[in-house]
Amino acid sequence: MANSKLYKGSLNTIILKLLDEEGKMYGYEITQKVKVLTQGELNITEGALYPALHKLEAEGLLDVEVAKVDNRLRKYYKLTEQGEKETVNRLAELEEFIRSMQQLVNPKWSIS
Amino acid sequence: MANSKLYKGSLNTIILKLLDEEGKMYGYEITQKVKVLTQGELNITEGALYPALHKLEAEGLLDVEVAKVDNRLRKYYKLTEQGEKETVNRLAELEEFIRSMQQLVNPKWSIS
DNA sequence: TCTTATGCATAAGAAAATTATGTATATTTG
DNA sequence: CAAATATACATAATTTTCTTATGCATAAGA
Repeated sequence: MANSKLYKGSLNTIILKLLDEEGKMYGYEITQKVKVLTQGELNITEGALYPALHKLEAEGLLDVEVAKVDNRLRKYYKLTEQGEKETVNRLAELEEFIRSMQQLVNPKWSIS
Repeated sequence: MANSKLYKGSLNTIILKLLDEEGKMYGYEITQKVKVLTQGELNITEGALYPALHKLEAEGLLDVEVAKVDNRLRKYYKLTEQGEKETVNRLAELEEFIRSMQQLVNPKWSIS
């Protein structure tokens, strides 16, 4: 994740959440979606993304389906049943983390 | 940071912010303060904390002052002038990161 | 035609944690 | 009073997760 450097560990949760919303996505699509959603703040590098996708697949959280579009390869990923359950957990953890950070660094903020 | 596992990279910012608030703190005090503030959510491990403090000191962001209390050693850390400036930057980055995460995983949230 | 965009992948290295130790003193508890 | 827990520091080995660099290949745009 270039340009942000900090705050590792959130990439997996981001991937899971996007797949939960979109149904299925391919790698390159994820990088572009994140760029748009964060107004260019977060740039997922390929060196981070593809290994992360492979690992999530190996863990049984993602299924992959290969497609050929315009003579180019695409690997569509979608959540498995287990992946959907895990997404709920990870999002809860993330929300909890954000609350903790807010309590630590800026008690004035609040989630509403 | 045990029990949260995720979201590495925020420890330095947490340290800087706490020192900015408290004026000066020693390592063990920081671990306890974080535990209380986050209701036990974030547990800073010693293996993470002490190297981080040493590095921030080496970078010129912290000054250290050794004290002996009840025959036990304490190393009090406080922000240098440069450290105070850097704290402002890091907190801004962290806030930006949190906003990005919210846009990604839960657009319903907002910081107010 | 050359550059940029699309699309995947992996290897080398760095950064930042966890886990496991180690040392030492003070306090609490059974 | 002995043993466990709390206080207080430190570092080494390992793991996780990223960046950077590279590689291959096709499509589109300047």
